[in-house]
Amino acid sequence: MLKMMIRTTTAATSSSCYCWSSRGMNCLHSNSTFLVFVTNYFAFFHSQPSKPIKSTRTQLEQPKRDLPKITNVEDAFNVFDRMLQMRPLPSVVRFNKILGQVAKLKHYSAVISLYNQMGVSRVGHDVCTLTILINCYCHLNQMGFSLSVLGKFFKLGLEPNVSTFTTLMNGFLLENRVVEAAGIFNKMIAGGNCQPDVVTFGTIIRGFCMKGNNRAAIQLLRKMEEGACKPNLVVYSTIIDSLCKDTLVDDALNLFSEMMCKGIAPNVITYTSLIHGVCKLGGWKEATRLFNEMVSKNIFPNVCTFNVLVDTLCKVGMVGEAEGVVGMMIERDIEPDTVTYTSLMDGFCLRGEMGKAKKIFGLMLSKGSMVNVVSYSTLINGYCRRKMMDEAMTLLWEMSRKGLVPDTVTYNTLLGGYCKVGKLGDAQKLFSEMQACGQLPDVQTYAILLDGLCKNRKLSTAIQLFKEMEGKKLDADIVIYNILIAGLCIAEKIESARELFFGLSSRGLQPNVRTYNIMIKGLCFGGRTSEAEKLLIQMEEKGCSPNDCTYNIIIRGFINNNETVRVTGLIQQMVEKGFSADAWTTELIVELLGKDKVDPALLPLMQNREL
DNA sequence: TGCAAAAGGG
Repeated sequence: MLKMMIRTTTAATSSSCYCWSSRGMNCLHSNSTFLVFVTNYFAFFHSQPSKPIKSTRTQLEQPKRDLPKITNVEDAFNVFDRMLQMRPLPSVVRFNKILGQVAKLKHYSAVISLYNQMGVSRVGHDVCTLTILINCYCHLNQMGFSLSVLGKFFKLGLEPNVSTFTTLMNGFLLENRVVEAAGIFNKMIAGGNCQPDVVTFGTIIRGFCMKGNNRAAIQLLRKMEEGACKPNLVVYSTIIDSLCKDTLVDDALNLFSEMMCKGIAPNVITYTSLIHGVCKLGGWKEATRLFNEMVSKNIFPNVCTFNVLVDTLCKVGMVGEAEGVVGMMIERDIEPDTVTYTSLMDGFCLRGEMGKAKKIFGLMLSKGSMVNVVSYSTLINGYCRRKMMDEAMTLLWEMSRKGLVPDTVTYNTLLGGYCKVGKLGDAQKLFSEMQACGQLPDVQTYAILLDGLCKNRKLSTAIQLFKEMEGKKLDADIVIYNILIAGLCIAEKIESARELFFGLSSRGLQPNVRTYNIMIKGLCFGGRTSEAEKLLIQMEEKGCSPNDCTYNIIIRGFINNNETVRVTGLIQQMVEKGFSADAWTTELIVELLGKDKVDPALLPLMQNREL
């Protein structure tokens, strides 16, 4: 009964989060409601004794130990040195504890050098030591070394256990190698002597989620619920987060209430995922409800929770309000971090306010270690959007001088900028440079370059680049094909575009709305309007609904081909589906009306009435 | 003593 009640409640509230679809005043109103709420929350927080939860927790978590707590690498090295000088040598367990703590601080290379010192001083090692070592190599993207440590187990006659295998699986996931991780998992299930535990399940479920395979993740969750190894908070939260990322917020909320019915209490991470999910869809009311709910349960929002709010406000253009939230964070001793400031900076960049963006960047620079590759890339992206390539390139040099390594994303941003301003030579030069610096181009890099080449009518270079990409075994996705098909259409090679389009399924790809729109536009451009109309029907049949772009494209296509007879019917169809003509199409239709070519009764149906 | 979950840039 309770389960049903909660489900109903969730359904009711989550459906309300879809009520904002008209993004006008309503949305703004909800935004301010939300801000009022955040302000109230701070007032509530203010009335509480200062950080009540935190202080109790530190007391509770203080473990009994004779070694000082390690908070930095230097401490670790000192304690380690002292331990190495003790006679008799402390047990391997005590060394493991230090290694584990340093690993928790994410100083993976430090762990490896400490491990090497153990070797020199002839401290033995056990399964746990080697598992920590594997984990460190995994996080350093050195799977090869991880696997050679595994070899060491066998040489020393040690038997890897669940943790070892789970660590290895996680290592594969860090390299996006879900298949290999699943291989280990399946072997464990089949093997019998080393059964997966809840962490192993959580790891492979995360792998499925990474690949966007929520179904497989949920299937495994159901298996766990039936079996002996019950899912815990992490397992549920992993799937909830993945559903939120895929904007399946309703499913996420359902799983969330299901989890609570099983007596598993959510934490700040679960709530942050959900708030992020609903914010992405503009569900301010729902975000407020969740925020309210978590605070009422004494689960306090942290920097990440607030960063979600700051980022969302920035993305909808409400940077002023976002700044307000940051102000409140500071007031409440929640220290804004690099992510907070980078989001704000991005918000200003999106509005083209580069002066303000630069000011925040200056603030971050003055705070020392706050600036990272992402913050540089964000500012670079801002300059690229404004076509200020010199400023963008200056930042690239500046970051390199500071020892920050520009990554693929940084280069992609700059390549996009050069393509936008039509400087394809500079783009190509930078493309070679990034590879010389060891940054591997990804599918998006190729998409950016191909798009730039096609739009600048350099089709043969584009095709050459596409072949290069295939040679690198990068899997071309539908985006790449959309660019190529559009490029062929621009070059008036409609026949080749058709061939590529109809060959998509044989490459295991499904055309999306954009693909259809591109192809329909190309066919109209080539005067093949009846074929375009056939495609319009076909896309619907194949479960890919046309959007307002589709109709605008095809209507314009018919008008431009002087085939005005079919236009009236198409406009009717468009209006019936709730779409409207854009400014360009409307102009053409009004022009036709002047020539008595379409039914004047359709005029009031056009949305842009000012024309 | 070791292994899994949250937020930012194209």
